[in-house]
Amino acid sequence: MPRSQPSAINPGAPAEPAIAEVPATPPAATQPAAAEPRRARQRKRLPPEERRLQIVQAAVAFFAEVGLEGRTRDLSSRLGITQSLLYKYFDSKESLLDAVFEHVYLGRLSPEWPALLRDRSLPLKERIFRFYCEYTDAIFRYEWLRIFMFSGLTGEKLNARYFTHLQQFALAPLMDEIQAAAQGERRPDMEDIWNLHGSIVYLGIRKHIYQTPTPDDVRPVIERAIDRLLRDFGIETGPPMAGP
Amino acid sequence: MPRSQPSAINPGAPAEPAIAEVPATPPAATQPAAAEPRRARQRKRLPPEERRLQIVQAAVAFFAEVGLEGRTRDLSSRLGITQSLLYKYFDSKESLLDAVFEHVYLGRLSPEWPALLRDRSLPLKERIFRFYCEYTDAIFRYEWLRIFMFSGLTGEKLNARYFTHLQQFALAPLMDEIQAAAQGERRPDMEDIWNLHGSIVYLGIRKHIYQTPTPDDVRPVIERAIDRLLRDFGIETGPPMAGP
DNA sequence: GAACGAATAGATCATTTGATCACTAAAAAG
DNA sequence: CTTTTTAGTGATCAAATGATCTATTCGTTC
Repeated sequence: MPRSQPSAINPGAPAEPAIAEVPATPPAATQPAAAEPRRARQRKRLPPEERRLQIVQAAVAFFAEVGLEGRTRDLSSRLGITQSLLYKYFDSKESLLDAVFEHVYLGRLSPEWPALLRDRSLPLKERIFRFYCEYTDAIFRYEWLRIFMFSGLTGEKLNARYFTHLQQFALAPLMDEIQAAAQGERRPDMEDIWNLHGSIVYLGIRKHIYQTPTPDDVRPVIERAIDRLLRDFGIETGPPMAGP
Repeated sequence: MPRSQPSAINPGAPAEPAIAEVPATPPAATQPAAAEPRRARQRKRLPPEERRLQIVQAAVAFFAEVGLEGRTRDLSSRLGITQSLLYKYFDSKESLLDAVFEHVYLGRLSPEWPALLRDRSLPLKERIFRFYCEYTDAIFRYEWLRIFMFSGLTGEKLNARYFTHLQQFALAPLMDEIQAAAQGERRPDMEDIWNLHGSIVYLGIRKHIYQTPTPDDVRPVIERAIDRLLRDFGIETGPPMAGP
């Protein structure tokens, strides 16, 4: 079974990675117009730091699309560079993948979320709503969701690390606050929180993993999910707030 | 990067595929005790149909664990057969994978669910609860969830087919019935149904994809999720029913 | 016990793929 | 302009991998 071209594997994937620096020079091998003397690939010499970043960004988009087993040759040809150049910047494919994990991981969890969630000067519903708006802004990305899923399936450490942080920075405060505000006799437990979380995250999974239609604006859906949970514990939710 | 052994990729994966017919004969290459004259693999002659089924079952477990790019040599060594024998039963790895998809797909969706969900002689909550108990019994399986996720990520047709059926056999009836029973002014839409569905399915994802701890018995969690949705639309839910 | 054919052993092929290396040329320094 | 530096190239290696083929072995059936 000859491996199919990556572009064929996932036709629905977003166009090209947004790498501003590269003037999309297609690899010379692509259609050297019959008579034309195959023009050599224009060699572009970049400062190492810049090139390295460019490679990592492209690698994020690439591995998100085709999976972690994507071939280094395909990645390099997307970048318009030679495969061997990759090895000037990374010792091995594995270390490139580590850089990819690092890159998608960084900045994904805001350190301000615990404070936001615990800020009792705001209504609980508003805090949770704002948190999930920011959260989904951060993770409902093609690259992030798919790399996270790929790495989850192959048991990469990325996921365990992420869940630990998520628990600490978001889910734990979330549960504390809902517990403190709960009115009825049943107290929320962590599974109630996971239930809310899952119902929201599943929106992203539908969109970026299964590539199924989802609402353009997820905020009203998120708001309703929050309302449902809060009301279940007798907490006032107030009027709808999903404006612009 | 030499490919790591499949057993090393996913140490948390369930032990061995349940293949009753194979007397777990480890591949001869594994530890032929120093002095011992390498004993020939015990040859087992099976009727073609049986062998084919055995291969497919093992392939399901195998690809679920290591991904669809798993190597045929590893699969065959798990089965205790030669790699070339696989090609006596399947033209190519691709056709083997097709058989795998077929196998995991079959019997996953019960044709009786629409009738169950629409049976108004039962309380709505009970219908939904029974449906999701059966549904999660069917799909909260290591093999199914992972193969479904792998094939979703690579854009396999399996997923589209499955979602079409799911919509038709379960989600559409579900929405109809909840709409019919709804009391408040807001009518449920499909996103409300997806919300319930996602919150439940996410339990399986946490367990089998991310391999994170989840409750042993998911039924109480499912019941609460259903209650929340129904109450949100003013529908009576009655006392808890999550017994044995 | 003879015939059939499932299964093995294992060599082998053509590609693919991660990785290496000696050389080349673009940019910067003098 | 010349020299120096090093980013980038193209050829190539070794191992892996899907697939094929031959000769042989042995369990089943008649």
